[in-house]
Amino acid sequence: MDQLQTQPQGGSFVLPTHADVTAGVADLDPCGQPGHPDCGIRDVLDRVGDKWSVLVIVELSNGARRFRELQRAIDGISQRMLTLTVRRLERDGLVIRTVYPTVPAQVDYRLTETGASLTHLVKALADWSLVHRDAIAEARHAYDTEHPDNEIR
Amino acid sequence: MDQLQTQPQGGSFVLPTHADVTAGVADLDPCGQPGHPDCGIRDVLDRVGDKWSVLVIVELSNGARRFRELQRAIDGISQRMLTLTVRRLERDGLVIRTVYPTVPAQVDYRLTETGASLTHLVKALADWSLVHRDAIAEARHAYDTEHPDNEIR
DNA sequence: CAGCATCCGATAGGATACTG
DNA sequence: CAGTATCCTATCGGATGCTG
Repeated sequence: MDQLQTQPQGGSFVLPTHADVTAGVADLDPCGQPGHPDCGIRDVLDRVGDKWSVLVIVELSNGARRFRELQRAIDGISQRMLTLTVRRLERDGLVIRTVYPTVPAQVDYRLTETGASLTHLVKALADWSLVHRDAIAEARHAYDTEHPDNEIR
Repeated sequence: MDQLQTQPQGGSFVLPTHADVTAGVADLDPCGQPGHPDCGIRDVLDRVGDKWSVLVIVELSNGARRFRELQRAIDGISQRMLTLTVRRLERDGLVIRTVYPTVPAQVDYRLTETGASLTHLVKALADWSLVHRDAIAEARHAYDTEHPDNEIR
């Protein structure tokens, strides 16, 4: 649903003279063109990026959870969004949904192998957040002080 | 939980296999409650999560870029969104914006140290995407076949 | 319990036109 | 070139009510 490709290449590969400090990073260009929708990064980023997926994955990384357990664990998520989130994760093969024909119904969710492998990255992201949260907050404050009239949030 | 404090970006870089980046993270529960808004993860995730930030970071990881260069490199981004994205990144202290008083105006963007450190994770995410893209596409197709009436995208 | 359906406000984000 | 300013639509996401 995210198809907006217009042209294969726009002639952007100039300036390879990276005398910059980002030495450790190899050429981050897995598919020949960073911004190209079809390189597969967009798909994953969309999933990682949406508001709740990451938190669901995080919670499931600690073991299988039932619907209500997830909702209670993830503070602030509405039932609607939990349903949607968990459905999308299921569709992507990151989560397995199991329905037990009990009364009342009982459903639990657990990560697939693929989903579990994403946990590492998600947690790394969380770690990064923790490490840099202060710096970011500081930077924001400084920016806001310096640009009081700005409306960038 | 508090290691990973300093990124090993002095030359060597964790390979695509993204081994134990999260060695110290056993339970991802940085502030007592995963979904809590105040734990700081949300902020960063929102930034990583939005549609364009990651791609901008990716592009800048290859070196400083001017506005138009960025826009050309990131296929599909509108000038409005590029402006907003790059402003937010600047505000967060991930990107530095430099204006040269030439005519016409010339502005370039480059990653800060903090921004560059994020590149590692983004790279890992990109690698993950590439590794699992087929599996995900397959899972989606299977799901859609099995649930033809479903409207989850 | 585990949803689905519906309404609705908020916001992300594209298109276009104009400016220094 | 590097934006700003509008307008407008699609989607996000919360609240509520109903069902098996």
